[in-house]
Amino acid sequence: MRRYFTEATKGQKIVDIELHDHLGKVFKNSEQEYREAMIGNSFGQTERIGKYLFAELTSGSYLHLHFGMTGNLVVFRGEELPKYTRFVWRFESGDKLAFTDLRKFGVIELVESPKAYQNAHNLGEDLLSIPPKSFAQALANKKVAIKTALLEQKHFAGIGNWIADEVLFNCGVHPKKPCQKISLEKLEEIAQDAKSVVKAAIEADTHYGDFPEHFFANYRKEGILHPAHPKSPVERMVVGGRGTFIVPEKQRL
DNA sequence: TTATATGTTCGATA
DNA sequence: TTATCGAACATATA
Repeated sequence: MRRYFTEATKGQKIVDIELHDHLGKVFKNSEQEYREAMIGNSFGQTERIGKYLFAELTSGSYLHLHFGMTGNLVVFRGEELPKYTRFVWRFESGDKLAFTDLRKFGVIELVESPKAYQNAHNLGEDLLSIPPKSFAQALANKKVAIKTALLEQKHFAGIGNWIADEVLFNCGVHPKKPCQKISLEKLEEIAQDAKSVVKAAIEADTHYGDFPEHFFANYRKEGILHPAHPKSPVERMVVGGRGTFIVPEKQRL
């Protein structure tokens, strides 16, 4: 998303914006505020902290984007809006960029700076930059289920629902296992694995169809048989309010 | 009709 | 006070 946004906005002067979410909570600012911050300006550096994207504006402030579960970016030129368009940037070149979001869990918001946002929202540092030892230390002695802890964005940011399942499968850890019952060594292993999963997913542009064949995400469905575990069909449960898939034979409590 | 889905927040409860 | 839990949000699809 960051790469797409950066590519789409590079050197582009914003001449107009459109809001298309009448009641939604996608917008955190008034149309007036968006206009003042963006029109006549362009985007500079972009920064990502986990699932939170920040783009610097030449006006000095930052635009923060979060894609929720169904948010997306679409470059287009014609008159017809992409489906579920919530926000449009129109550039001097004639290019347009749409923020689409079916479920409207996404966020488009003007903020002072990524740092300020991170502090105000108790957001951890990005998963890819946290040392595995710090990762392990952050979870050690917690009573919560490991999966729930992985999904919190305050210790380190970037792990979402399918990635948590992917990592716990790889490491052979049951998602309901309390953090405090997992050794520091194992937690470090989880950290390492999480990083490599995120890197591989980014390599594939986080496009499901392009994930490596061996990814557990490809078998993340109740009753499916993972090739390495032909006798232990994938089981579904709920952990931390989220659908969770495991191979029982490999992930025991 | 019911359950589920790449996520976060907020009020209630422990 | 702090940690944890669960509902809520909005919409489509199976």
